[in-house]
Amino acid sequence: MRPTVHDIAAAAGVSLATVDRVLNRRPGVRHVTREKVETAIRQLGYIRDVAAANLAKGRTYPLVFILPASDNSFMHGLNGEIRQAILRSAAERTDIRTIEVPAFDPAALVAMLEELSREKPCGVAMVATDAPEVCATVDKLVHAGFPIVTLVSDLTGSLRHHYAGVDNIAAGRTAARLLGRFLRPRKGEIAVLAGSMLVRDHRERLEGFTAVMAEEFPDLAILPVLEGRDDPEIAHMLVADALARNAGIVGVYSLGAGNRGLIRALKEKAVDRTLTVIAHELTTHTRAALIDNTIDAILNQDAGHEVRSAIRVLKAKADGLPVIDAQERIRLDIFLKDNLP
Amino acid sequence: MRPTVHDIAAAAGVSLATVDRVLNRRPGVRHVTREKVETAIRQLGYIRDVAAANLAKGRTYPLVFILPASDNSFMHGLNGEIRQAILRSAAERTDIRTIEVPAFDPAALVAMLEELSREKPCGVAMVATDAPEVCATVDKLVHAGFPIVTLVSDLTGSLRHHYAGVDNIAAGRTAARLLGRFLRPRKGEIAVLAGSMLVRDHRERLEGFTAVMAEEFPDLAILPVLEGRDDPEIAHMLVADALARNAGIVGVYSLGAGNRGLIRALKEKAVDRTLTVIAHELTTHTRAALIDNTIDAILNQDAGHEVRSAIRVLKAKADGLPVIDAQERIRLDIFLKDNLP
DNA sequence: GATTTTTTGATTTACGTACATCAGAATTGG
DNA sequence: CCAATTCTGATGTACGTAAATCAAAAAATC
Repeated sequence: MRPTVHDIAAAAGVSLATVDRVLNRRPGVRHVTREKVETAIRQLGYIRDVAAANLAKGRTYPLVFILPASDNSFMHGLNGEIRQAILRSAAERTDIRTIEVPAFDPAALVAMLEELSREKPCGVAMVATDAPEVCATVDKLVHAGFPIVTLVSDLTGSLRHHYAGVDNIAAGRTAARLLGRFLRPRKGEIAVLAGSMLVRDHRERLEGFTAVMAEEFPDLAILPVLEGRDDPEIAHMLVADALARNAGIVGVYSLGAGNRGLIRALKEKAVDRTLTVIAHELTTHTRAALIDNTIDAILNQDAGHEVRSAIRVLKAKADGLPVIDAQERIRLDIFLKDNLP
Repeated sequence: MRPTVHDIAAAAGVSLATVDRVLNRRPGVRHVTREKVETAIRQLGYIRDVAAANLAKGRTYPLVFILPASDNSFMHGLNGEIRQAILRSAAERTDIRTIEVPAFDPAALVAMLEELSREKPCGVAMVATDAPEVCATVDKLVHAGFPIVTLVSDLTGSLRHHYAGVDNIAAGRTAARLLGRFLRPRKGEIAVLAGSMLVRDHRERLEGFTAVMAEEFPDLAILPVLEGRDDPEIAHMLVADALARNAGIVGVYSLGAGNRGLIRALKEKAVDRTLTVIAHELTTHTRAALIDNTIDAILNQDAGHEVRSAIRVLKAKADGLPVIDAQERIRLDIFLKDNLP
């Protein structure tokens, strides 16, 4: 049988109350006594029963998700996954709230974080906007004891406890290798459609993509990046225009959202050409396009996994428990038409 | 605040004892009274606090993992992951045991299942050997109320509650498309190295592979399957021999274990040739081969995820709780050298 | 040595559920 | 209507921990 607090008390020759004081870091225990108790804990291999403790404490985990107010499929999906998590919150003792802040607006994000720090959530998950002031605020909150995880987009250099998202540089590199290998031995030009170069994840994908393209596929030239602002209409216009004026395009890498517009442009302008296309994020549109061969591969991050992972990590951090790193690693999904879920 | 059994009792106008009898399906409650209680439960949205219930019951989850006694990297890895899970068992109230049975031996597996059914584990996870008698035994146990999940290799047509493994047909199809696209427009022959055609997962991978090859890449011919029995030595011999006598081989698909031998053969015999190689299972050997370009892509199933998923599902089934399907779906990982973990 | 302060012990209640017991009520059969 | 049976209520204990209270002991201060 697992040892309990009673066993510790008996083994250390102290009372239950003293064990409790040691376990919960309450004052009023002499140093030597504390050591006696800690020795007993180690010797018996005592592990606190978190379920019983939470029951006794009546603990709940008030968590906050901060999301950008962007209107694209991915963010909608993310929101949906959070709503699913809220439905499970009764069973998981969580109390989840989402807050929207203007996208790409560091000041608004900082203000929201400051405001949140006054009420005391036991954890914050945020889609980070990459700016020094955000970083500074996050560091401040972490020092003050708030568990914070970044979601989808990281805040490198900050002290956030965890990042629940994919490695975007690796994603870009993978896209490049897939596209390069699929196209070989053809020569030609590659169109890249991004949302905005102001967003860290897009910048990182592009960085990884261009690096591998340059190293390994010199026969393929990357055209200037088209910034579609994650908007289907703009994406459509930009891609249609690029295809119309440049007959040398053999491949397309879409590293942001707004793929609906991309797909429309491909179907209008590229019927007779054999373009190889790689896009990010599995949505109903990209899925259909993958199946009808308009798109050749989709790179995806599973929003559901990201949300569940963020919650698990925040709860663990709040309780001071370890996390299983391998479990919390968000993998880059590569979908061909054959392995769609 | 969440409603408790007390609230239910008050709302239904009955005593705590009666609510308890309803909740735990104990006898001694008239039909009308039972309905009153169930209505109250629904109206208040009562959800049983599983943590408190488990505490009161002193519940633990005795789980059994049945594994084939095969000596390959993948099974070693799987075993390691189970050991990791055993280390966590104190915190998760599990009591996990592994049992080895001779590989590919339906009779032994059936005997073990029969034996297990006498002691009463609250769940069984098994790497299934695909045979009618195994299927029948599993169905019998499921009917008797044992939660059973298959691990890595499924038992289609059986009543097992869940399969914690990848879709192997999809895996084979994906391998074919990757290989086909990487090789295009070359023509030539494809060598396929399998473990044994007696194992369902290998058969399924081959089935998916040949299907897509035939449909989409008619310029690539599949050579007769080499059965390496998941043994590095045999694999080495078979592949070395095939490469030596057939200069038309342009690609290799290794769908089983024993990749150490394959890699050695490739390095010896194919230095001057540009072979495209796709293999299954990420191990130290395949990882190194991917990095040094001996292998072009690795398809993988994450044993850690499979084990953790099996445990979650078994616990949920034992408690009659729902599982999050999307969370428990084991994905096919595709690794290029750029997205290695 | 008396007083104050700090440390410790003993005890109790609580969290939400499970489970057992026993008495009393309602229902059924004769 | 009485007896036998089937329900239901009331109550208590338990699970492992948290947290509070108050008394007692030990240590530190003067």
